[in-house]
Amino acid sequence: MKSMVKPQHEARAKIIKAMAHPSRLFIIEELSKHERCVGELTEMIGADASTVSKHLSVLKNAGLVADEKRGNSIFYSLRVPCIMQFMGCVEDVLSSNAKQHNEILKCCKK
Amino acid sequence: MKSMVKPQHEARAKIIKAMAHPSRLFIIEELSKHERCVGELTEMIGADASTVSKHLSVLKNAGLVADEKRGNSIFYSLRVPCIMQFMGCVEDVLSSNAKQHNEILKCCKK
DNA sequence: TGGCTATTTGGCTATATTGCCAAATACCAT
DNA sequence: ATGGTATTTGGCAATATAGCCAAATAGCCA
Repeated sequence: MKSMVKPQHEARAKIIKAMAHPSRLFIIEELSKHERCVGELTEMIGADASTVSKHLSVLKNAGLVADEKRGNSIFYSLRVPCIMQFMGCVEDVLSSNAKQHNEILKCCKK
Repeated sequence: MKSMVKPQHEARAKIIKAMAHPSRLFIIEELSKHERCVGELTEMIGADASTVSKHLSVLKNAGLVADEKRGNSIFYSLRVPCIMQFMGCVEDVLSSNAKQHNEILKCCKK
């Protein structure tokens, strides 16, 4: 049978891959509260400005953030607020993993 | 200032990274309907069985799927149904990107 | 204009991911 | 035990990603 992995899955994977980095998740979270310029995010993340700039361009390419030049700075904002709702689900996974991990420990101690 | 990218962001990124591949998204979608064994998924994806097995182990390591041996096969199932709700949000991003892309085309044609 | 600040780009190295093949393992049935 | 089916593991080559530095660019302001 021909592969059932469609262009749709590729497109979705690109979006999700853009989110799949600690600094980029931080940026998404931060922008969900506030718009921010590159300098502010760089300060908060504590990496080289060029690194942060590249993370932002990944997010922008994926269509997750928008940028707007104002005065001397470029302000980034989150284009898709629904992303943050997803974090609740990710936390569910994490706590479910932690629970399972504990059960394994308990079982071994016996 | 110290970095505000916390272990929490690393943990979340690991989960999200596990989702960030076309074949793995397909598997997640498929398992959200059905439990499936490796052979079935391999047939549907059309890649080497070892490749699919590795994708499944990525998903399992992230805590996204569970496996259960039954008879001669190992059946995988989705542990966290809320993931599928997120796909709606991803589709929003995609259609919003498409819309924006059209506007750019329209503007250039003028 | 010339200097300043903010941001991006290019180049490079280190590291991670992907996917195939071949081989190992697990386990069911004869 | 032996053969057969299902799945995983190890190894390898190709590709992609991350992060730093240095340099380029953009635009404000004196």
